[in-house]
Amino acid sequence: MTTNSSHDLSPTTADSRAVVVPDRPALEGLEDTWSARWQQDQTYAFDRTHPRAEIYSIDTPPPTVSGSLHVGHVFSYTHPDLIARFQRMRGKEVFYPMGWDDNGLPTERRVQNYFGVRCDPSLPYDPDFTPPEKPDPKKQVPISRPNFVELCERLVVEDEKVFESLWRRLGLSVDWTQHYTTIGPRAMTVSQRAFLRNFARGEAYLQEAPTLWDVTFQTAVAQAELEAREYAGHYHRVAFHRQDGTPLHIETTRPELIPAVVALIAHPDDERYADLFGTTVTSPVFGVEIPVLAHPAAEPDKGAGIAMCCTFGDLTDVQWWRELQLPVRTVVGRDGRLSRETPLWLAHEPAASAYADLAGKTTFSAREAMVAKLRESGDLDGEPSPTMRMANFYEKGDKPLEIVATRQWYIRNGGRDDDLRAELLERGREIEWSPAHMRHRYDNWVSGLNGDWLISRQRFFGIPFPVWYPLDEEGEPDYEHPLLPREDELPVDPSTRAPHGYTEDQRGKPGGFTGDPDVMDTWATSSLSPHIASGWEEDPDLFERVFPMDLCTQAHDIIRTWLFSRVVRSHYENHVTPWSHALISGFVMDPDRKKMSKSKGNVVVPTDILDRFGADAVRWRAAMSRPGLDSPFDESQMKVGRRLAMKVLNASKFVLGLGAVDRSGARVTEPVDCAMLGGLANVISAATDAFEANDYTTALEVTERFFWEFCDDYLELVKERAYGGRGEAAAASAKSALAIALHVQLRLLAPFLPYVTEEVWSWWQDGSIHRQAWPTAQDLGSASSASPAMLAAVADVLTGIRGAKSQAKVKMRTPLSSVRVTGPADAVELAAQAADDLRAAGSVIGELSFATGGDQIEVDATVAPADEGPSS
RNA sequence: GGGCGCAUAGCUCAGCGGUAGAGCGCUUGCCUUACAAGCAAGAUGUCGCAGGUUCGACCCCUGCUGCGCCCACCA
Repeated sequence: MTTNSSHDLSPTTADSRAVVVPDRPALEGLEDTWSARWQQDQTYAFDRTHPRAEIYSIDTPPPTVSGSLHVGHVFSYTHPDLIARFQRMRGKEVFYPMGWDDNGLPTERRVQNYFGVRCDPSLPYDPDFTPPEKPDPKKQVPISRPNFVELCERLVVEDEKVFESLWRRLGLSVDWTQHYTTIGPRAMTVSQRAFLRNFARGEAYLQEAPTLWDVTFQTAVAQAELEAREYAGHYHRVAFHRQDGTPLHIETTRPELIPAVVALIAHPDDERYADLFGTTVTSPVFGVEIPVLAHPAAEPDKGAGIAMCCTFGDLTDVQWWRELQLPVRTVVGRDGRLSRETPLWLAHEPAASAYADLAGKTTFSAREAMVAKLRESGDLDGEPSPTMRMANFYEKGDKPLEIVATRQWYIRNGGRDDDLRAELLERGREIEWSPAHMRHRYDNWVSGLNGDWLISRQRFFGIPFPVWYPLDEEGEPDYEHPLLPREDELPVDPSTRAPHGYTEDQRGKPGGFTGDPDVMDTWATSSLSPHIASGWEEDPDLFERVFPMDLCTQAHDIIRTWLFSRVVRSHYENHVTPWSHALISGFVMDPDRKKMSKSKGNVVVPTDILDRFGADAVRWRAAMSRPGLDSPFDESQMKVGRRLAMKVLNASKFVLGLGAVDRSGARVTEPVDCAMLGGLANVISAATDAFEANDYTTALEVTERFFWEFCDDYLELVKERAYGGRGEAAAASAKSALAIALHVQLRLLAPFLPYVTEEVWSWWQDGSIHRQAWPTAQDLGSASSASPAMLAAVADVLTGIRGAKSQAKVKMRTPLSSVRVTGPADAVELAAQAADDLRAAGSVIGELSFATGGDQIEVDATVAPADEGPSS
């Protein structure tokens, strides 16, 4: 824990410690020095002895460690840190853990590429396996599932080191002792426990149903992972045959599914087909008898107005199949190929031999073969015409999803239950969103759900379902009576452990058992991040103190996934929202306002900008992007942040070099000094209000604006006096005001520029600035109530004097033989009170007069002839 | 098709029912003992378009146009 010996809020006390200011302060090296120091001193360690009311807890997305970070992540992860640092200084004990999402498909893919292997679950474990020295992406070595998982675990450890060092360098004030992963034993236990409870309460269930299926990864995927993309295809006008032999044309983009047709469907009001409803037609090539049915979801103006319903071509087919109680005729398998065996309903000739030419083919080749057959039989009317349509893709995949009937685990999410949906919408209203309109995304998503949340995946590196199934005498699993572990036995891996009442040698045998082979999707685990981080059921004392959390921060793209799924889990388990506030950040776009993505090659690498501009500058830029707004990446803005950091170094050096360390407010007597502090009081108030509302950008803007004016006007105005040019009392007033202003402004800037403010703080203060109290008006003494108007009037005069010199194209220290100030009476009167400071700052050697006139301050200055200047 | 957001200086963005703002960029000047990675001064606008409310609209209301995002959309 950092010592807080200088944590002294009394404005009347001087600091006795020696002031050590470097001759040439620089930003280089600050990140290494201070990030190491923060780590060593445990500056951001969470002290769990505080009661809930004094704690501020933050849920931040666990980044996918097998992915790559771009500048957008850096910005987005800076935002919670700004809030964390503010709240910490406000006196809250901040619980700010970081997690790594190392679970799931992204890691599997990275391991495959990195080591040149692929998982083959049928292989036995090889304890001596070593990955190939030179991975050959075309010849991936098949390895067992346990070997594969070992490699995953090995690689994520390396990846996590890289991520942690980047976050440390960015200055995130995370308590790294609280970190978690989504594959580790803690996450596994929490995921399995939550699942068991969901199952016990009927919130999770196992069901065989048509499922969106990715043929590349051979896994089911959830609605939230879909992406609609344009996909090129062809309309084929195909003839079915009425009983009298006349053709009935339909249009399809997927002729290879003709063997899977279960009905033709038209709209009930469509007169063209009215006389066909209730009759049957036969399918081309296969001659299968197909009913013609009516359903309102058929669109008369789409294609021929009559559609072929297959099991399953799209989600509308699923709807028809369900609502019209049609049979299942599956031809496309999990591998994306047409079944190698001839389906029962095609067992007769000539269907069987026709199907034989399609069997085992990919949908793409089967389509070509089917089109050839249709041409041959004369059932293809005209040529296929090209079309672009939208098709559903798995967001990580590159082939359109198929729909395959499979057995999967689901968690109810309101997609099939209006009451639950309403409850979850209500939870959305309980959250305070920044910006407020982001709640519409949540509402929009929850309202549009069309099914429950599919959480099982047919993959390898994930958290297993803690479930076994008994096998009957034929060796068939009894899915109705799953075998479950006790909570105190978690985590369990059903593939290596036997359920209660069974022994391992009964695995897979009739009368024995089998383990559920699937793993949970990564969102099923990350949906519990508040629980994992907060020690749910493992550390009730901690959980009590930090949950529900105060803040969730994330970008808008994962509202439908991460945000929503956490609300679902917390709703079931704790009957609350997992946090009171959601702070949604925007994206960093490339300069052409396109989304940055690896495939477009427009990604800005974070280490590169950190190297070139420094963490403070990058953080400054992140703070300038307001919640919810996308902003284009522009390097020139990074320079502005760097300039501010440099200015903090130099201005601080100057102030401390004047010997301004005595912060006793009683010595601040000069009106212009009081006015400066009065202005600062307004800044403290505005910055605090903005931060309280999570509006870090406004907090930065008001602070930064004041700081530049402080440097450009106030410092210039009082430096001669502070040097002692007008006696000790006048100098003391300036120096006390400077000391107070520096002390306060560094703290106001500390959340944004943690490195440079810490560096400067160390020049004359003990302890970390990041453990100091957030400034209040009390720091300013009695001057806090002074009006800032006087400094504004004086600054106008100073600007006028500089303008005269600038127009005369002379040096700024060129003496003026006369200066005449005119303006509104009140402003002129205020400015006149600082006549001596103005005289010094403007090198006025002759007359300085003030007169009322006009509606703004005007300065008429005469440059002294060269020989009138000071000779030395 | 449904929802949401945005439109203000060359660029990035604040802003407010009462005379249009900042930073960057640009122009001009200045080696000023905190800072040349600096300082100073200066120029720059039909506040997207059209109506309405109001004494007064960049701001509030309505409509339109353009841009972006989310969702839906595989016959």
